Amino acid sequence: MTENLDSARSAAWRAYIEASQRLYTQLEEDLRADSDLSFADYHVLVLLSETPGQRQRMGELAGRLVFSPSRLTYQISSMQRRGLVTREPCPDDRRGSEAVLTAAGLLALSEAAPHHLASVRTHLMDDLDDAEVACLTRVFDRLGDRLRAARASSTTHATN
Amino acid sequence: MTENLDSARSAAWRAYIEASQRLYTQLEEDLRADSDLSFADYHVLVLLSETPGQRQRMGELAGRLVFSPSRLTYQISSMQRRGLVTREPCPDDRRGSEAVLTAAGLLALSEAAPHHLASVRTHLMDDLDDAEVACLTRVFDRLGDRLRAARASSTTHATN
DNA sequence: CACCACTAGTTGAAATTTGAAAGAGTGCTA
DNA sequence: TAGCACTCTTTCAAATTTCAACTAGTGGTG
Repeated sequence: MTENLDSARSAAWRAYIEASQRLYTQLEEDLRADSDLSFADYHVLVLLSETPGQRQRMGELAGRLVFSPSRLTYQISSMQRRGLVTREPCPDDRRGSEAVLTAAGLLALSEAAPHHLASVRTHLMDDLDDAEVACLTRVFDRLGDRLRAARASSTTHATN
Repeated sequence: MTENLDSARSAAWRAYIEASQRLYTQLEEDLRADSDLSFADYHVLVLLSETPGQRQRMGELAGRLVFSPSRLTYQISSMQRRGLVTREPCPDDRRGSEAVLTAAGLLALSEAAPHHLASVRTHLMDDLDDAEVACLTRVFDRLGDRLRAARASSTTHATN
């Protein structure tokens, strides 16, 4: 439990940390360069565009984006100011509200998407062979599942 | 150039984005839970502890951490306030300064390290088999190299 | 119904991050 | 050696993010 990482894992960890940080930085920069959207903005737009009614509950959105509630509130307010989304009270639950994609938001997404996707391909995907893609998918799917589960259970019973 | 990502790559991308975000969040949380250090703090301490004289030029540090210069200034100031590092003028170049690890910083690192490494293992590494570790290393090493190079050349000649 | 513990989302203040200057110094070139 | 273009780091203000309340509302229970 106080063991080190073996050297292969340690190298993997370092490579991952640095490269993932650089990738994120690069994507943000590219996105900003040709679209007025941040990565978070883009991601919100994508998620909204994919649901029926192009709307999502705040909590749902926060969960998918891995954002804290207050961060999401800020994020949506900012997008609302810029006309990309609208906020509507949730019909079922009067505590809740939902973010709704506007026409302008959809337009912004459709304009940004090709650039952004090209950026993802250029910086990452084009360099990967199919086996590597499969490996990444497998690893990160599992990781996501595990972390999602961990968070859910720690929220639930608070093992402290 | 306006092509989509094929569906395998798209799935990989989504899995990666979500899981990497969750992982980062989880590691920060764990670190904070047993050490008063943020991930950035920890990373700075590691980098400093590895150089002879346990010191680094600001620029060098910023490069390795993938931090903007101003972010690094803030980061180091904060760590200086907490006694983890010291700032010293660079002997060779009077424009520069270097961050130097203090005894307290080293101690903080040594106390935090086992917990943090356990956290990395638990959340990520223990779940990976050797082939996956090798794959991640290969992919992210290449990615890091590529992005580092891209940034260097765009800074150099400004292709705009 | 009245109470209570819990959930959804927002708010406010403080901490951090960004982005555009500014301050200082370096080093080449004339 | 004066001038100039560039580099290293910091500073300042604005934008974002966190963290800890707080407001509303929900869903049992008695």
